[in-house]
Parts: sequence; structure tokens; C-alpha cells
Amino acid sequence: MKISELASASQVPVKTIRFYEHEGLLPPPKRMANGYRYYAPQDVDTLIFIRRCRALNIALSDIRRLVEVQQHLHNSCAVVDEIIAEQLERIRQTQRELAKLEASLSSLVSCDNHHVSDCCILKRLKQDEYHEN
Amino acid sequence: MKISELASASQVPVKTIRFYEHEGLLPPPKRMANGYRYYAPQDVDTLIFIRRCRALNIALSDIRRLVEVQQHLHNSCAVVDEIIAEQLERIRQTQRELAKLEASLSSLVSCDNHHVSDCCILKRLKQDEYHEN
DNA sequence: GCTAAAGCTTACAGTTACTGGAAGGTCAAG
DNA sequence: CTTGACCTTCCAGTAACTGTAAGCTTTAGC
Repeated sequence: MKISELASASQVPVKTIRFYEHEGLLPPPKRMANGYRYYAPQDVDTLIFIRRCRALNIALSDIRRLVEVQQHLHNSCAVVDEIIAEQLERIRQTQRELAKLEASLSSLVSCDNHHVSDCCILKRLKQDEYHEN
Repeated sequence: MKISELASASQVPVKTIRFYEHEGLLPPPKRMANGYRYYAPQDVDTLIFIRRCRALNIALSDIRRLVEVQQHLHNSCAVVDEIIAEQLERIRQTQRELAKLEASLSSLVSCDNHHVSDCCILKRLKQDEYHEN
């Protein structure tokens, strides 16, 4: 199939497919006589797999490892376990950081004064002691 | 003061100071006879303000607006209110998305099988019905 | 005075994961 | 034969820096 057919079958934009090939996530396909990329049905599965990993916010470098480890069926799936555990830890770390940001920002949400010269939000952002470290 | 002095006073790296100037967050300073940047004490305050905003993950484009609105003391601080409210909404949206990711990932954390050919994590990532939309 | 090191200048490249656009070749329909 | 859709490649831009290179100035030591 041609790249546009692969794109609609996998729900991944044409530009992104070429980009994934360039980044080594998708193997370079055969070419037709006119130079057009010619894809096998299996490439649809690979792209859908990549799209699902991206929806889980897994980095391209990690997806590359996940794709590579599947090249040989006898490979250990310990690598898969490890990568997923890393993603989870990364997400939980981000959640902890966001919780702190949320607390900081919600403590200065609204200022009833009229001019920036007397804005309580700006005052707090300028305080020397405010939320260092 | 010179740029390295401003850097240590504000705890912002030299490179980042030049970058902020290039991005229009910090006004271009006067120059000494040899072409070195010459900063006023007020620039320390501005940079600390910028650093605190960045610690709250406020985008440079929004910080630029916060810096600009403070140029004239009679400006309304409604803009400040609005920007901070936007940041808070953005953070809460991200938190909601991360909560979904966390749930999805933690549902597939560990696979006791040995080979990728039978890896339950990969199986779930390949399922056609898995977590679309 | 000479030299070496530190500090200053500019400009360009790399990071992540795409996205948009330019310039040009190919193909099917009218 | 021309129009439009689709394909190719390569380059630029996004966010917020960070690293590197090449070159000039200043400062310290001998």
C-alpha cells in the first residue's frame, strides 16, 4: 500500500510516518518503480503500536527499544517491563511536581486591586522569601 | 554590574540571561566601552521575578506579558489575574491527563512471562480495542 | 612586557516530536 | 494538455534553553 493508505489505516499522518522512518522507529519500506514508498500490511500494526505508546506519552527513544526488542520473539520481555516501569515512575514524579505548582499558583489566584503598582500577585512573586527551593 | 555579577546575584545562568534578552524578556542593557553588557541593580529584581515565574512553569510568552504590564504602574492588574488563572487551568488539565496515563500504565506494569512472543504488556498494547480515544 | 586563564562577544547547532512549506516529479481525469 | 491530487526531498520553526566555536578584552603572575 502507499503512504496515504498506511496513514488512514493507522491514523498516523503521512508526515509523521516519514518522520518515524527517519528516526528509526519504522523500517524503511520497499520502493515502487516511481520511487513511492510501498508498505506491507504488517506496517499498519507497527504504526498502531507506536501510536498507542505515544498516547501513553512514551518517548520515541523508548518506543524504538520496544519495537526493536520485538524483532526476535525469543527476546526477554524484561526490557518491556523495565521501560513501562520507568514511564510510570516518570509520570508519578511529574504528578508530584504539578501538585506543588498547583498549590503555589492557587495560593495567588486573584487580586482585587486595580493597578499593577499594588497587585498582590506581583507582590508575592517579587517577595525575596517567596517559595525559594 | 557585568553579566556574571548579574548571574550570581539573580541565580540565572549567563547564557540564559542573554537568551532572555534576545527573547525580549529583559531590556537590552547599556554597553561598556569594550562592548560588555552593563546592568543596573533593577535588572536583578526583574531576573528574579522571571526565575520565580519559570519555577511556576509559566511560559516565556506569558512572562513577557507580565513583565510588560509592569512597565506602567497605572496598568490594570486584570492581565495578571488572567495569566495566573490560565496557568492554574493548564496545570489542572495536565493533572487530569496524567491521572489517566497513570491509570493506563499501572494497569500493565508487570509481565511474568519470559519472551516477548508471549509478553502480556505487548499484547495489551497491540489489542485493537485497547484504550482508543 | 609576555603569557595564560578567565570572562566577554557573537553566532550556530542540538535537544523533543513533530508540523508546515518550498520545489519538483508522477499519475489519473476531463 | 492541463489541472489537481499525491508523491519525493530538504529546510525551517516550535519551547526553552544548553553546548560549542571563534575571537576579543581583561586580569594575574612572572
